[in-house]
Amino acid sequence: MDENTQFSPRIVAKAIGVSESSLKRWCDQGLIQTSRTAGGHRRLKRSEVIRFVREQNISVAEPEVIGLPALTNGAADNEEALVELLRDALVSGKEVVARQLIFNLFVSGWELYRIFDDVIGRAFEMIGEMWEANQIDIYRERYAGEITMNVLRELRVNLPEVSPDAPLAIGAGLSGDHYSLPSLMVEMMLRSLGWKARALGTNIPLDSLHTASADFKPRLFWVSLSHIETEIYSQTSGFTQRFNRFADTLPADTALVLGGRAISPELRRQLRFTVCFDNMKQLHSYVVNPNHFKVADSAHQMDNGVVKQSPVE
Amino acid sequence: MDENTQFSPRIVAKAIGVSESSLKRWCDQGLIQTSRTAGGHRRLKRSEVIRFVREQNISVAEPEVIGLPALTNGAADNEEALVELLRDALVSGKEVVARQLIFNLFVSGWELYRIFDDVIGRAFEMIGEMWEANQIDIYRERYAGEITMNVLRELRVNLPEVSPDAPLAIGAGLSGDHYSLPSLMVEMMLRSLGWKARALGTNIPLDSLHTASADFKPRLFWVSLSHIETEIYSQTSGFTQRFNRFADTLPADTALVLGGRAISPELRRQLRFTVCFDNMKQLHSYVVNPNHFKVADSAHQMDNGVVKQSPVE
DNA sequence: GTCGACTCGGGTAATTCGGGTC
DNA sequence: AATGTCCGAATTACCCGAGTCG
Repeated sequence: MDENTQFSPRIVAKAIGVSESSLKRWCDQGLIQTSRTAGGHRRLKRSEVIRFVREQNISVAEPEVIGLPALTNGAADNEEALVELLRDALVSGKEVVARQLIFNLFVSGWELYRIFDDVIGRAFEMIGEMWEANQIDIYRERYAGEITMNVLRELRVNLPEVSPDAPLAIGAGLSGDHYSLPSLMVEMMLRSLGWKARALGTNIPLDSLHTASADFKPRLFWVSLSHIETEIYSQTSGFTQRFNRFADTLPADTALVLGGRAISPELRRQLRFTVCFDNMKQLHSYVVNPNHFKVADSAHQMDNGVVKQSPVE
Repeated sequence: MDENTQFSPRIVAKAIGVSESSLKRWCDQGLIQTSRTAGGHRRLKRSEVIRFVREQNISVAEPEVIGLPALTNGAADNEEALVELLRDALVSGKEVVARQLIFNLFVSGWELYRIFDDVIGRAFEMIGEMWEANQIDIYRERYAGEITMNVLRELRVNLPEVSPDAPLAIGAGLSGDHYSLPSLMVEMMLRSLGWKARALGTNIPLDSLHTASADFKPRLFWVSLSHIETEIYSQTSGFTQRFNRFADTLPADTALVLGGRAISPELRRQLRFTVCFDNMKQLHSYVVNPNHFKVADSAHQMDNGVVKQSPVE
């Protein structure tokens, strides 16, 4: 958050939503203090930019948060600092700051899986640790999740539209799982990769997922397993058995994709699926190049006795 | 796009179908909050435009030019037809239609409590009945909820900004309650009435709500009770007892507002609160005129032995 | 030193300003 | 009283060949 970090006119113009020429004109008029490189390129100090926008726009939210995508570029050499900024924004309930940070990454061209894994995911790891260490109250963690949902759902609106004939993916969280953040992330990632993706929601029983599959006939069906409410499933027909029955009844051309922190190594061995991912990057890789992934995971696939067709040609 | 995008008078004039001069005059009269570029050109925020058209009962001819959902299909001449349109859009997963319907109501000047109670609420009542009658699968109901959350969170960013010194309200859903729609609605309603309102999330234990109250010192604290997980609370120190202990430790100038379908008449008699509401309209009335409400509910208040100060002067 | 991406400066088209009038 | 149209001057947006940055 160095106040003296410098920005090029293009970056600042984009950040405050004016054309580059207008900004340059204002610089030349002396409205914004500008320094020059040896070759004559303008450089604008952050503090000057902030002063300028406040002067012309009365309602600016938080002084430290001016929409400067370059903020992230400047801090990109230190990704750790970025994560800490987000963590602090989330635990202190500063939704504006969190939105700015995440949006800036997005407009800077970060792939969604990196934003999810390396920034949001890590921030929440830290928040979880803070809670375990009794440094913060549990409502702070919940509130952080709420803010993240808000921001991501706003970001979702800004994803490029997908063509109507794009392949369809649907997904959901199972009964007892009320954690909708993972499914939202998967939906957004798939959408950014050109899929028609829809998260159906959380707390949905397996039987209903079966119906959903029949109704939508998706090429990809993801299931998020953040928490498995064991008491729902009797011992005789336990979770594994019922899940595998669901997996077996899926059409052969529907990829069943599994993820979530509730998947223990043991559970992973027992469940049947096309692919199971521990983080968004793996899912990204799989969707971008399912064949490559199939090879890498083939031993596992054969263990499970299930090899489904790839969902993408 | 994001809420910080600004529009020129020409664009806005085209959107709401008036001449550019009229719009400029309205800006100069202070009817629409306007910022200026360095060169003196007016720039209008979307939330301000929406607030203006809502207040003046202006019909938006071309919503899409300021990034609002286009009004395509046909209008429901009566409220009943409208609810059915929304219900059908929700059960068939047509998020675009649902967004269009709800946004149109909002820009047409409907109060949020009416949208929530009379349209969204009734649509979900119908959806619930359809599910009970086995006409639709449960995932349809969940998906409908997901879509509604999406739309409302988009609507949320278009609410007018509240002043920094507005009274603060926070609220949450209790442990075992994972239903975040009610809290989102309350948050939006309070915000539209000029409060700084923040939903902290769901599934938060009472002890943590106590901490939150101490941290934020809100003038109003709402608690959503959609579902009470009875097994969490042992018999000896049951839910009622623990809740009332929480209520008693709240500062006297914090209004405790209760709502949610899990509040049975019996529970209502036993719990202590400032006010308890069955629908959004009641909450709206209370916030707009808490004194009037206090009188109406005074008998009840005395039953509970609790009369708190009103949160609004 | 090469190279892709960015910026410079200036010219031009499009938009907006404020005011006067219908 | 309020809205819509017109106008010269000013502002902003877009474009592009040459030069700079990293």
